[in-house]
Amino acid sequence: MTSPETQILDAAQRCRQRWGIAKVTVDDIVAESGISRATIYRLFPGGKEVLFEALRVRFLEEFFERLRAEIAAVTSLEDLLVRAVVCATRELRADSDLALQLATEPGETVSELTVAGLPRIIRMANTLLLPFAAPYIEVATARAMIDALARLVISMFLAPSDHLSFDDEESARSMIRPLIQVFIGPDQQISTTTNTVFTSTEGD
Amino acid sequence: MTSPETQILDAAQRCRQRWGIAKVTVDDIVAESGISRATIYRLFPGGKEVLFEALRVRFLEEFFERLRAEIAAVTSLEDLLVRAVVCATRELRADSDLALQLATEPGETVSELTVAGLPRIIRMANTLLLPFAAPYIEVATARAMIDALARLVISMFLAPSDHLSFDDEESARSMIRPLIQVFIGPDQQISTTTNTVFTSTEGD
DNA sequence: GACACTGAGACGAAACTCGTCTTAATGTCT
DNA sequence: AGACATTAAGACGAGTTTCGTCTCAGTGTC
Repeated sequence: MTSPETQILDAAQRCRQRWGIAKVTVDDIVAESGISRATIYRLFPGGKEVLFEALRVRFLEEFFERLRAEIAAVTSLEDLLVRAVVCATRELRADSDLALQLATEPGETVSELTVAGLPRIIRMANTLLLPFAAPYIEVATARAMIDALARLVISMFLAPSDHLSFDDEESARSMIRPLIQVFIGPDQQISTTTNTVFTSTEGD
Repeated sequence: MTSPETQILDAAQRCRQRWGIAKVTVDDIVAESGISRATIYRLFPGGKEVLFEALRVRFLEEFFERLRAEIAAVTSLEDLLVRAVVCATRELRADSDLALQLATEPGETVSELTVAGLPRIIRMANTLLLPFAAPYIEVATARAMIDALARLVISMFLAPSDHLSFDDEESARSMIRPLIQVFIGPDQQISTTTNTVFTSTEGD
C-alpha cells in the first residue's frame, strides 16, 4: 500500500501530463487520486502550488538517486565527472515524461530547467558529487566545476551542439579532460598517488 | 496574410496541443490567435464546440488531400487500394500532432477515430476513392470495400497487428489481393500483372 | 472509550468563462 | 468625400468553476 502522499503526487503527475500544470485543478487531482479534498489540503497546505513544488522536488530526488548509483564506484575525478555527465544526459534524453512536458509546456519546462529550477539542480548536484570529488581537488574548485558541468548538461539537453556531445563516454571525456586542466590549473598535479586522470577504465 | 478563420483554427490547434480540448477556453484562443472575442464568435457561432468541430473537419480535409495526390495516377483497383491504405497508414504514423494528442487525450482521440468520427472518415474516404474505383467494380461493392479498409487502417494504426501490416506496399498488397477476391467474388478474373482489372456487371 | 486518519461533501468567496453588446479604429468601395 | 464592412478592445451580467475551510460520519488502532 503506497502512502497517500505518493498517491497524490502520482495523480498530480498524470494530470500534468494530460493537461499541463496551468490547467490542472485540485479537483482534478481529487478525481484522479481518489483521495479526498480535505486530505490533499492537509498533506499539502497551499494546494496546487505546493503540490507541484513537491512534485519537482521528487523528480530531482529520483533523478539524482539514479545518478548516485552510477557513480558509486568511481576511482578518479575524471571518471566521476564523465560518468555523471553521461548518465545525466542519458537520463534526461530517456525521460519520456520530460519529453512530453517539453512538447506541451515548453515555456514552463525550459524555465524549470534554466531559470527557476537551476539553482536547486546545481545545489543537488553539488550535494551528491562533492563528497566524491573532495579527495581529488579543493572544495571551491569542485563546486565551480560541478556548477559549470551541470549548466552544460542542461544546456546541451535543451539544445544539442553540433560540436560537442555528452551522449557517449568518449565524447564527454574529451570535453572534460581539458576542462579539468583549466579549473585545476596547468601546474597542478592531479594525481593523488594512484588516481590519475589518465586512468584507463575497465568495464562498465 | 492568412484569413482570420485560419488564424483562429491554427491558434485553437496550438491550444489543444498544449492543454487538450477539455481545458481550452475561448479566451485562450483569443490570447493565442490575437483575434478578438467578437470576431471569433461571429466566424464560429457556437464557440469552442463549433470551432473544434471545424478543426476536425480541416484535419480530415488535409489528410484526404494528401491521399488524393498519392492515388491520382493509379491504373488498377488493386493499386488504388494498396496505395491508399499504405499512404493513409504512413500519414497517420507520421503525424506528430496526432501522436501527441493520442498521448495526452487518449480517450478523446480514440473516440474521434473509432466512434464519433468514424462515419465521417468513411464518408470522406468514399467521396475520394469512389470515382477512382468506379471503373473497376460496382459502386455498392466499392463502398463496402472502402468501408472495410478504412476501418482496418484505423484499427491497425491504433493497435498494430502481429500478423498484418499496412506499413509497406508488399504487405498491404498481400492483404488486399485476397480481399478483392472476396468482395468481387471467386468468378471474377483479376489480372495484376498488367495492372488491369476485368469485371463484369453482376446482378445482386 | 480515546485517538488519529480519512472520505464525503457543504459552504461562501473569489475567480473564471461564456455569449452578447457597444464603441472606436481601420480599410475599402463608390 | 461619404457609405459601408470588418475588426480590436473590452465592458457587462449570468452562470459556472475553483478555492480553501469546515463539519460530520466512518474506520481502524491502541
